[in-house]
Amino acid sequence: MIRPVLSRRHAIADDLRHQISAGHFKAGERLPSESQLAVHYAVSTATLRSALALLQGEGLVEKIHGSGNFVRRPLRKITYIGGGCPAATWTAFSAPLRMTARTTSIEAASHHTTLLNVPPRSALTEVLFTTHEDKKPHSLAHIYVPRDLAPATPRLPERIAVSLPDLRPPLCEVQERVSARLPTQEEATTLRISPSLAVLSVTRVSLDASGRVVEAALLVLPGDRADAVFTTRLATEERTPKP
Amino acid sequence: MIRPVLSRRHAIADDLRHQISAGHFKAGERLPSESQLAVHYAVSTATLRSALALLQGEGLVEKIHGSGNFVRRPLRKITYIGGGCPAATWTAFSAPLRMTARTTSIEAASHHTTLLNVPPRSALTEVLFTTHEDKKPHSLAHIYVPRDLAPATPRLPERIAVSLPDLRPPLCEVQERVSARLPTQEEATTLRISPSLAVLSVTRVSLDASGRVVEAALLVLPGDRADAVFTTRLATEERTPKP
DNA sequence: GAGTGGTCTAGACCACGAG
DNA sequence: TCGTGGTCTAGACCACTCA
Repeated sequence: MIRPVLSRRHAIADDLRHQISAGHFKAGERLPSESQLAVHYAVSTATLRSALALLQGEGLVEKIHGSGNFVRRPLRKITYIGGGCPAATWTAFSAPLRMTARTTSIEAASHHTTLLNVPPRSALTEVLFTTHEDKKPHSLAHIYVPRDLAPATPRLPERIAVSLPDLRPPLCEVQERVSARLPTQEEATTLRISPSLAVLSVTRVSLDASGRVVEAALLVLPGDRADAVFTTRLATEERTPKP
Repeated sequence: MIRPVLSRRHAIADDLRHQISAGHFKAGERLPSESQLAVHYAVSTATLRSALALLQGEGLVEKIHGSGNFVRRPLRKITYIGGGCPAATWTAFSAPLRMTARTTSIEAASHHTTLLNVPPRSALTEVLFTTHEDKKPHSLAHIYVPRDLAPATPRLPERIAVSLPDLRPPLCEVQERVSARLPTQEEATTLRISPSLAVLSVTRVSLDASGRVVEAALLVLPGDRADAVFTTRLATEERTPKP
């Protein structure tokens, strides 16, 4: 843990971090412009921008092109609850979130066939979810369901993810694959996050008792505000159960 | 998905990406120096470096200070198996990995007390794991166990994570919290990854039947080669009605 | 010591956002 | 239109690696 000399940009980032946490710059407030800050710290704009890039990566500062750099509001924590309980999955989000859904009918492309284990070009229903808090995007979800399992209504209610379990055979197994990566450019703009802010990517595949894939979900959660939690209760039947 | 004009650095990154995937630059090979590439693409070194930064973030290129930029070998995939089966957790790693462990005795600091639910300054055993493939670091793990549950031997065998379950009361519940973030500077240097490559951070807490925390593990896995998989089998006899 | 990447400068011009 | 951030230049000097 050796930090013998601090590079300029780290020193500046540290100073801004402290000023933010000390309240000299308040949440939602605009920082001085990059050129002003560059003058203040007596560095070039390029150096100052690389310092701000560090704070962006930490999710402390949000850049808006043409407007300025803003201190982010304290983040409302999102917790994704794993383990295949669809009702609980989203209720863990802190309450006043808006959710929008857009439903389209598609034919299975190659990555769908491997994910859902369906023939190529078979009929799928795709639902694109976005959750918002105060008009700010919070998370993204692509959900794919075989067409015969999804209601035929062209516009599904927003509660599709919750209502679906009632319409199909009971789920038997849920597999969730979690990875960390940087967002694609599309995801970064949709979620309004920095391209250097890591996202949590969850690929969830749900199987019914016959082993058929009844739903595949691709979720993208910004890493600065989202965790995924998986709780496993282990069968203790091998040992003598307690009274 | 609008990409009307490609910025220079994106165009250069795309070109290098294609050259790498086409085999013009082979795995493990050194790229031309940054100044040579800058001349070749007729851009300044700063612009060229920002192009390389994109490839680093994708894990395609590894920079080594003083040596050059290297095409990464195709990555051996690491899969972290969740769900609290400690034996399976690490056997899922592809075979020929070396694992080193360093054991120390510490007193619980504030973040340990909340994690392990133990009194401040209580005795803990800390194990620092690193896994290697060909001398290259692969993953990091900090494991904390209450001292009275860990064998008193000052130097534990490497198999501590596997052997521990046999020595203590059977596990009852495992909670795993997964998040995505950029690595700390320390993690980046230890894992020899770019500071802009996202890591998967897993905090695993294991409880025994009495609810006592018998182990807390903090795992750090590079996002370009590691996934975490959680498989849940749902009890089909129980159709939980929704509130 | 030669060559590499790491940091930084002092500008320039372009693209976006709001009034 | 004007101020903002986005991109880029053509250098400079420092730190690291390796022969």
